[in-house]
Amino acid sequence: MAMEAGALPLKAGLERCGKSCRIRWINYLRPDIKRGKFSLQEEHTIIQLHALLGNMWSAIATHLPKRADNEIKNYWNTHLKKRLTKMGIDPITHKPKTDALGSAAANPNDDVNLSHMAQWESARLEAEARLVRDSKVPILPPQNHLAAPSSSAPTTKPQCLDVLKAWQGVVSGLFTFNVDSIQSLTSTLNFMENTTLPMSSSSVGMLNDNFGWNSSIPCESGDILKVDDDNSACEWKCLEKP
DNA sequence: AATGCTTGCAACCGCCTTCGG
DNA sequence: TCCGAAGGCGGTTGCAAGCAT
Repeated sequence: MAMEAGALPLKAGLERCGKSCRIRWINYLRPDIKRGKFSLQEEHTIIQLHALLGNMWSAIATHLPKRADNEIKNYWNTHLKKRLTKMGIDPITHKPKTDALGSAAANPNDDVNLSHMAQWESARLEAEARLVRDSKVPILPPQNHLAAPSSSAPTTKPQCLDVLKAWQGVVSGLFTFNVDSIQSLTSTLNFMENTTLPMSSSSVGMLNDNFGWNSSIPCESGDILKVDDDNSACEWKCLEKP
């Protein structure tokens, strides 16, 4: 791939600019590209990553190695966005639309629920900003902020987590805790420090129903990610598979 | 059969970043 | 350090195909 993009169209006899050729290659001609219908697993992954990363299609595409970011973007805009809307979920914020909560309108906890959602969204946005900031380095399991920093120490644990799994752990770990205990739960993730994320049981149910999030996340290496709550910190561990 | 509308997707556009001279 | 070219990315558009009337 040493050929300049500008020279390629000339050599190929094309009336396209190099940039256009590059896009065509990346999105369509690349031999390792997977085309056709998205699997349920892929849809699931896209939805979760979109909730985490927003419209960062290239970042999302890195978790679906055989899919082009453009294709994912198109699929989101033409299929998944509509589906979420139909489910009563705002495809931008991934929060339930107000009218979707209408059935619980008489519930006195509604204000609390909305407040919780706002907190959740705030934390998500912070996470996005942090991810963008740290995008140059591998995303590792969050460290306990009470532990001494070990930036120079080599990582001995297998790098079994990617951003999706890490985030799944945060979300599902929170959602599957007893609601009362969640009140005091604080993540050790820097972006979530001092941010409590209480969720109503109805929200938990809705999200789990829609996305199938669980508290134990199997890692690619076979390890399991678990979230612990010691009332002051949420510790992440990559446990050896039993 | 003709027309208009909807859908899906490839390609383009514009902006920002990176790279090399 | 500056500057132009190229790369990278997300948003948007254009158009062909399918569908409804």
